[in-house]
Amino acid sequence: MTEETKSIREMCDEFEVTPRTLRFYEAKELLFPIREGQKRLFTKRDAARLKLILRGKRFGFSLEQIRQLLAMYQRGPQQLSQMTKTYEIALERLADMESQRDELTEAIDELKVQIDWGEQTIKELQAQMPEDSS
Amino acid sequence: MTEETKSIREMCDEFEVTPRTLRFYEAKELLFPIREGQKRLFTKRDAARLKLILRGKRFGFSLEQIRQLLAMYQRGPQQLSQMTKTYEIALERLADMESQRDELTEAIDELKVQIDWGEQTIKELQAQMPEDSS
DNA sequence: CGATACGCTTACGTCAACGTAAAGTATCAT
DNA sequence: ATGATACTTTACGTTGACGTAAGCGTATCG
Repeated sequence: MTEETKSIREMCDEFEVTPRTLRFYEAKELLFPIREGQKRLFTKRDAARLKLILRGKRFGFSLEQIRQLLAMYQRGPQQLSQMTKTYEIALERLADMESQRDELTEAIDELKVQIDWGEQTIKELQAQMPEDSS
Repeated sequence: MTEETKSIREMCDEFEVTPRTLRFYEAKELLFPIREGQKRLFTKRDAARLKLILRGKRFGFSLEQIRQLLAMYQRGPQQLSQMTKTYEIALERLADMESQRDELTEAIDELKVQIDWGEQTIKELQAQMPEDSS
């Protein structure tokens, strides 16, 4: 009874996305659900791709980059050169992410200092306020 | 000879932003350059604010959030409650940033695994290719 | 047979932070 | 006076990833 395909709603529930998102991904050629009449039927292959798409998004890839990567995973006459390209894109992304993380870490430290300062200032203001009466 | 005010170009050069950006910030009430005829003259106060704006951006605050924060720095009849609000916003932002950094760190680790796998796959393909002739 | 639910397509709307083009003004040097 | 510069305003364009609404088909339940 566990069908081979899933309806759009089932997919949405499983991956916590909206129908719009799935249709959008199809339009962008990231997914290729088959049709039964008008309705989309998502195969396991689509589910697997969607999983990769969502992971890619967590990695910070754009949908277009993800599309390219997915295109390479599939049948490649020049698998090697494509894999290599994929690999390079991934390396760049990695570098981006690491520098992004470093910046973030720096900003966090700075912000912490600011917050401490604010905390201190608030205490001082509170110490003054009571005399101000109401 | 060091005038009290700076032209838009001087500001742009000093802070590495475009004129459009400064005008945009003025429109958004983040900066308040004075006017000499039509021209904007940026005071030290504007420069100080801009410095804070750019720092805020590094922290990941939106311009609107920054505007609110700046508004609080200024004249506060209820300095305390405003400081406190600022403080709370900053704390939230900090939490955001930290979880963002954690996610990023996680994603980086995952991506590294993927990359290693890709590297391995490429090597395997390279080992096969030579037999394939040209 | 009608209401309700689910799905479809088409297409305009949204958000942020500016970019960019068009057209006008003011100042300076030639 | 005439460009060349620097500055101005107004206002539409851009990017990415969808949201949202209109209008229509189909199927199921009661």
